[in-house]
Amino acid sequence: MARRPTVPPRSTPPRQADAAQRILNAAYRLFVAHGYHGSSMRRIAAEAGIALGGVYNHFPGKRQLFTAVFLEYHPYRELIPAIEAAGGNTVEAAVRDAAERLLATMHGRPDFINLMFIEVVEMHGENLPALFAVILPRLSTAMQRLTAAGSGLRDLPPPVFMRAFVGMFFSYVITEQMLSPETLAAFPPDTLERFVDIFLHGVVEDGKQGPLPAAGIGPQR
Amino acid sequence: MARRPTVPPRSTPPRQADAAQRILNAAYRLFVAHGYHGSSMRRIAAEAGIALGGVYNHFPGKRQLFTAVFLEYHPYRELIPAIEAAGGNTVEAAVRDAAERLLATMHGRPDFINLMFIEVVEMHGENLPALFAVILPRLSTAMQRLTAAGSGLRDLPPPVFMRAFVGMFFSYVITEQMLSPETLAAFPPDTLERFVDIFLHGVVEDGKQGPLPAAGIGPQR
DNA sequence: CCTACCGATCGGTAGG
DNA sequence: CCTACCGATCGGTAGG
Repeated sequence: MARRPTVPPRSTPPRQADAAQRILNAAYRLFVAHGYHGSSMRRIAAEAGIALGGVYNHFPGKRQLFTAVFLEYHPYRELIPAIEAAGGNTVEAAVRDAAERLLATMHGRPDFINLMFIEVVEMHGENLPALFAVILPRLSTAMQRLTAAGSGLRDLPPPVFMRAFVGMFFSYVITEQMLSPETLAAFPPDTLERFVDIFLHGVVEDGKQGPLPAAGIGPQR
Repeated sequence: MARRPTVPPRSTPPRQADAAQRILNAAYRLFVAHGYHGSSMRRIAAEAGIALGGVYNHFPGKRQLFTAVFLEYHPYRELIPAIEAAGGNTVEAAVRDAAERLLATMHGRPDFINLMFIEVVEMHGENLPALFAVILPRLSTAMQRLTAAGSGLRDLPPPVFMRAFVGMFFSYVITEQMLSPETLAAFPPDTLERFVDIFLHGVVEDGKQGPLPAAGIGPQR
């Protein structure tokens, strides 16, 4: 019964972090390593330092546990601020800055891709609407601010611009994760900058491009 | 013992297709629907119309069965020819034609993405080197032919050009699969053409681009 | 190619 | 929050 002055009174002494947090973290690590069906509740409980039955005091079932992991560990919480923090005197500079910041953020979360894959394949995308409902409005606002920094942009629907930028970035990240080190050695170290450059200016030399697909021209049903 | 003239003599009458083929097909359908750990050998056997034990006469184990499915059902067998069949009078036209042909091919195989996801997450990418060893040389040759159709291309390392083109295309396909119909309604019907157009000419208006990141400028270690 | 079986493990719950 | 248990199912194999 010795007094421990610096410890605030608690009804139950918490071991390390909150049990729910430890479960979430263990589940996250196992899910991204082995997938949803490849991770058992028993193993998750063990890695969280808790008995199997105890997990069900915090989460009603395995599916709900994954949903919680997906929404709490999805890196959009870091990626959106990265875009919001980007800026520059021209649209070009702002786009380049955003890509750099996104890459730096993603390099701390290489397992994010796995989280998305599990969601799409094993959960059949049931959590995607909830995720995009949070992401898309914020992303849209951030992109608008980024591209409003100057004129000089071709006339594109903002959703298309946004989707193309996000696609360009993630296609770089995903291929970087999938290709072997030997294959990646064939790429220059500034490949991301070149991706951004293609996004900004294209692969065709200036003044050489053919007719733009204006409205009324081309396949149109 | 009635004579059946049109049936060639066989030691064992094959029910429908070859048993190995039926197993492969059942495994493919189940894997892409529920993932690797979410598909049992029992269920695969049942869907193939065979007893569990019979599967092991054709495949030594579950992992090897997935490997066989992955390599035999991967749509690169259709995607590469689609690129090889593309052409045009200018690089622009050839790139547009390739994208169109790829999209038409992919629309017949919407589950291909799942196959790749399972490979990356649940199989830890162990079959990727074998796959890329087959794909990359053929893809490289096809892209070279495509871009040799005319000049007018900016000076880019061919692997970067190839990776950016493939990334542009698949980022379109994957987002098309992940976004909800309501979200997709915000995009114009010619969004793929616009993706290709950004790939060709960029998002920045002509004559407005800033200094290109020439060698010697920018972060370089 | 099937039947019958192996030990192991699954998600989940009762009861305390 | 744990112990002990439920029925179901897992990948794989023996033996024919």
